[in-house]
Amino acid sequence: MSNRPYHHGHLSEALISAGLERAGTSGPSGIALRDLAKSVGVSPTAAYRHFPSLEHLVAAVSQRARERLAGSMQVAMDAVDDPDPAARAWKRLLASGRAYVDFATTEPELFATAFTPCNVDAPSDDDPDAWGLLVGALNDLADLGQLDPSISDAAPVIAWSMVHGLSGILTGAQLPPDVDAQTVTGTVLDAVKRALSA
Amino acid sequence: MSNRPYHHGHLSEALISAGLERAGTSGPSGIALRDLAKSVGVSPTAAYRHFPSLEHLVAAVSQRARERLAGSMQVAMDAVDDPDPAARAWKRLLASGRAYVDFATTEPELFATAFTPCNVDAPSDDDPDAWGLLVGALNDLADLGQLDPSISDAAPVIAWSMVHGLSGILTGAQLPPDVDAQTVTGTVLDAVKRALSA
DNA sequence: TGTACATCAGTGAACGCGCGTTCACTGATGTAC
DNA sequence: TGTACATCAGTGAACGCGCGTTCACTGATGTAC
Repeated sequence: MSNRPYHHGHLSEALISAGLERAGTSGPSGIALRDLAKSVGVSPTAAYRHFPSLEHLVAAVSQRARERLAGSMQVAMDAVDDPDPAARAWKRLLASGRAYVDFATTEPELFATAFTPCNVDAPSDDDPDAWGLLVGALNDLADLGQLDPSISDAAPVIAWSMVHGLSGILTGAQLPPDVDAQTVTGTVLDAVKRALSA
Repeated sequence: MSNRPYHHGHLSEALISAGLERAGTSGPSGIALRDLAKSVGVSPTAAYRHFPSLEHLVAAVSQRARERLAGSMQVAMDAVDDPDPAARAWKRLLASGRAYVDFATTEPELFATAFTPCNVDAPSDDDPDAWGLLVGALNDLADLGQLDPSISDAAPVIAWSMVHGLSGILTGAQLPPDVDAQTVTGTVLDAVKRALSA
């Protein structure tokens, strides 16, 4: 009941969410164990009760960032409404793609965190999982006969490459400044449809 | 003439290439001014005669990495030979794309270095320049009437997104392990052609 | 042709910093009897 | 129902490290007269 109980209670969770916040401004390399412990109000050693090393903590934060990304895709897909099944399936795919790119451009550091290389695996599968959402959307299209059958196996890689690549380009700011992100996103999404359509 | 002349002679160049080497194994965050100075056999302070700060040195190394990438694209394009102009133009585009992905997978840390975010600009334009090569190859195709005119402005972004995205995916090792990099690269390059063709 | 001198390109020591990790320890919790 | 005790989740101090950067300085170079 005191202001500072000896046992934190949810330290693991607190460290991860503090890490996510830090990563959102400073990127994956901004995640520092001592810094996070301090911001949570705990000694650095305490973190080792929950993560064997910094690397595991980073992996957990990275997973959380990916889940955020996937969550925003999910929301965008759920918002799609169209009576025509084929049109609806396409809209859902493209909505998820746009959400992906939007996430990358509005939260570039979190996007980088989501895909920072990790030597350790997350203890659980991502939930929600971006790849799974994408495959699901493409399966729906395939079931409706909307996809070119000759490339349907490769459809996820093709679609993901395009949105992931555009995200990287927009994030890296390597693009000439006279192009508008929203416009170019629309163009690329059109190209996705074009590349996959039956 | 002594073993260790007081003046190094090409310190700037030496630091950049030492940085490139370090980046090739440890990535962009492995570039450390003190470490590079030591490996070149010079005091840390000496580096400041050539670069105002670490950030500028990193920017120079990053540019060098991008030029390496562009160089391998150039080589691949130059190796293409086909009597038919249209076939040749397509082959050049796809060769550059394959070189891009190959560079990323064989030198993932250098690839990451090439696109690491920099707050300072490189003092000169990249030479060779990957974006310029891509635009050139697409212009050749456009001149031959090979490109869908309705998207020709966006063709560079579409093509670059696909190869850049695939590179990121293969580099991040996020892909299920049952897919072969070479095969999937071919599939994605086919999709590029499909997305752009007239 | 020689020489004074400005300029350039280095040295070496020191600054304060935050980092990940380990150690021996202690306060709190919960469970078996 | 009370209590001994194992376990869990923290503390606080210390470790050695490499980092970027700055300081006052010196050795080498080249140019004007």
